[in-house]
Amino acid sequence: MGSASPSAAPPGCLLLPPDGLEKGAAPERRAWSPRRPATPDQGLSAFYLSYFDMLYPEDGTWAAKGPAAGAREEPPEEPEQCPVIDSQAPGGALEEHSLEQVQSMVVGEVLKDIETACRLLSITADPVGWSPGNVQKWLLWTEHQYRLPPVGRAFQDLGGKELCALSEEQFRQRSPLGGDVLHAHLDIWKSASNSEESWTDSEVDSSCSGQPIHLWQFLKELLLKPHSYGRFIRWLNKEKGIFKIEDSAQVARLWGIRKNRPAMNYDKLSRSIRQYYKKGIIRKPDVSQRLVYQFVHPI
DNA sequence: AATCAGGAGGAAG
DNA sequence: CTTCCTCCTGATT
Repeated sequence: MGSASPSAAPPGCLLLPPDGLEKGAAPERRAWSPRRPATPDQGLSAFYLSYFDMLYPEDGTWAAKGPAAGAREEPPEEPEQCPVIDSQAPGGALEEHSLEQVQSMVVGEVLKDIETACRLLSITADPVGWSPGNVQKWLLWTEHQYRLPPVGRAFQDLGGKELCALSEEQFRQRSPLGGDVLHAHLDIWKSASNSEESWTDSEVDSSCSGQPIHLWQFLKELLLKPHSYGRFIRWLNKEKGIFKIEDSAQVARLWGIRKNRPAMNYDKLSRSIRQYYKKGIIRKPDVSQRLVYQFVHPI
């Protein structure tokens, strides 16, 4: 992808809504101010920065990794036992890195996040190939992840090809509040899927077009991405496989999206987890705590 | 009030 | 067949 000219986007006004965590609140349409620059360039770099903004508070690993950390390795992240992630990091350290560094880091994270989303949703990376059902999954997932106002049926029965053919204006027509953001997200997916070689279809297809994902796999996938899902579920002790569900309603919603089960809730999800007791996949830790479980075979 | 434990039946692969 | 969804009763926190 072309290296965008270093346009200075003010760090404060990015695309992401502020980190308002309303617990269990229904996704009503809230007052959400749709402001964003009009030009695509600006939109994209602002978007990457918004990603960065989202990643930054969760863990400080990028700072230790150094500038050339775009690799796809798995750094031994979070050495602590019980990291507290609810704390907001002070947003001051951004100026120490050049915009190029930040962008390459963030682009790498974006690619990994898209890859993860493909696994979690069981869809391919290339939006053009999506079925209408895939499109709905992607919409639900994206609006949930970024707390966009729900689009409802505005994109019903659209396949990936038609979705990609829509202009930003058409997105905004169908979803006045969040359509532009959705369009920007789709742009990232489109450019990501035809840019790099490493993961077009072979890698993703082999891992995601297989069997239906199991709940324990799904939970592990969420746990692997603390940047994105750490607010909902996180490790208490990664070595021992102990994790805590911080927001049961949200985890259940994500699982419901994945399984096309809109009525999913934590009551039912936890019942499925309990089935793992007998199978020796998940158990309660020695000191039982609410919403805390443990993988029997941590890795 | 939310979470936990587990029986039961059925849907879907 | 297995895994999970759904609904349930009752206990625990």
